[in-house]
Amino acid sequence: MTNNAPDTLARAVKDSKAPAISRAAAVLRLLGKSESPLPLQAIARELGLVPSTCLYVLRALVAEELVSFDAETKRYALEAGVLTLARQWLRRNRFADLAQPAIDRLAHQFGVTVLGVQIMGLDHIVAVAVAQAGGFQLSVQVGTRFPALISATGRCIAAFGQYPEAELAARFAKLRWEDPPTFADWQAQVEQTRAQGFGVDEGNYISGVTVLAAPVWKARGKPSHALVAIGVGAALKAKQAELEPALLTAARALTAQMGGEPE
Amino acid sequence: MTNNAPDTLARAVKDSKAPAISRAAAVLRLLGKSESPLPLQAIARELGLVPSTCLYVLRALVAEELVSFDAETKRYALEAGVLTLARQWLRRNRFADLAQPAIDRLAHQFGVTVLGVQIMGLDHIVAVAVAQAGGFQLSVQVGTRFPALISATGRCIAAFGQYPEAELAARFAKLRWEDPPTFADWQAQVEQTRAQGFGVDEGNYISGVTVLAAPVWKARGKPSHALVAIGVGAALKAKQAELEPALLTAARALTAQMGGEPE
DNA sequence: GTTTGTCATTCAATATATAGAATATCATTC
DNA sequence: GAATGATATTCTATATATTGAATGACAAAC
Repeated sequence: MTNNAPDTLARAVKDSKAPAISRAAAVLRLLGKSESPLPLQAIARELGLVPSTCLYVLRALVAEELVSFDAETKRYALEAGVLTLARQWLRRNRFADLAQPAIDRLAHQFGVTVLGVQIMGLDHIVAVAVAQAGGFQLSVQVGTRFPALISATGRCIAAFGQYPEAELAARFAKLRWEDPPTFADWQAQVEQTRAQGFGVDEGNYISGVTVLAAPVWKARGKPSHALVAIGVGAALKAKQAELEPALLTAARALTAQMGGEPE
Repeated sequence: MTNNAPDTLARAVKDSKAPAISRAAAVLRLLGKSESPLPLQAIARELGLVPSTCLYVLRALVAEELVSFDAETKRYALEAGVLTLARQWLRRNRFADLAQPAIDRLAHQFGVTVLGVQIMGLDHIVAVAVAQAGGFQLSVQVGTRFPALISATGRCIAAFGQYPEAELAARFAKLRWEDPPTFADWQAQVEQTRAQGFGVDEGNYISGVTVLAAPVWKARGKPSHALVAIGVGAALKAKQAELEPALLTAARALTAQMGGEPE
């Protein structure tokens, strides 16, 4: 796997008037990805930073309790300060609060995992609320990121996001599916998503797993969020015909509560 | 209430080699505290930043998806990026993982709320794992911060933290309790905490609420974490004699699992 | 419809954060 | 136990982030 962090970071640093912040964010993301605490050199090398600069960034982050430093091993890791920020975000997030009861109900009623996700442009989506039914389920945690155009939510974003086709095609080409659809197939499914108001992924993203997604608007224009139901193949199939309208209805109710409207 | 954010920020900015990062962290904390999205001026004023600098900081944070910007209203708020970081922190946090089963069991068995907290020096503690029993309970969320020396955990930190008394006295003076103990009383309770290995707060922090806390070490020296049980007065009293040794045993087991040892 | 005030944003001079070399520290190897 | 290599850290000149003033945008008041 090639590492493009240095390039994207270099660009962000270049046209920012506060490059230290881009560097800090890159460090946080790197430490987040890492399986274990990292020494200065590894961080600097990975991100293409000068070690001394990287040291100053790390020291500032340690002072803010966003990064921990083990003086024994001279290694850096994420610190609990990020938790506090996340809690504050969740506390004031209207969508997460409104979506939770709805997705709890759906998860319980249909025995599937249901997510409330936030759409971050064409790049990715973030799970901001999760409900798991009992039994064997795919486990997803709040804060997890997925590529924007993957799976059922991707078809919604393509269908309702008003993006130019060239942009979609370029992004589509980079996706990793277990069982990839052709671009033509995918476009047809996007068209169907537009017609029926929700997206379906039948085992493309993960083999044997069906994903449904219905868009939610918090304003006019592109959808801001989505409700996503994830079920293991056979078990879901039986209830899919019922789940589809239930998910769509819940998403529409949320759109209304958020004060938004489609299109 | 006086606002000391500008002063502490000014100091952090001054002796840092990456002041933009201190400013960014202060902005994130301010947005986290705020009940609603804030405009540029309000942020700059509150933190004592010049508006143009503040604008550049905000733009960098927006680019990193740590802050959201509403182009309509020109207001800034926390964005979902902080969630992703928090999830990554939780994923690799040994204490949170190890503590969860233990606190779940205690919460269920004794019908109380049980927390795993991380001790951030003498300043504050952060709840990193939470277990609630059914019924009426005090609700605490992961990521919540409390002053270090307050309540039962505070007595543990004072008892086992090896801090100079002058420092403790100064910090103690600033605490807000519903029913404050005198410093002398508190010192006696700290002494008792040292003797029995766990701390008790009988309605000082919150009237009618009993809090127990037992320290956990991940290394030699000061305790790094604690297990905290929170119960509403009368209901807890009946089981307190059983809960105390159970909490202490769980904390000792965790210390062993974390590879630490009391000093 | 003009004026006034407030806010966001751009701009240009300068204080300073950063890059790269130099130094210090610490294992590891011979 | 000296030498080597790798790392963290300090130091200093310079490219640049920051500042404070100027401009632009917009709403409220008259």
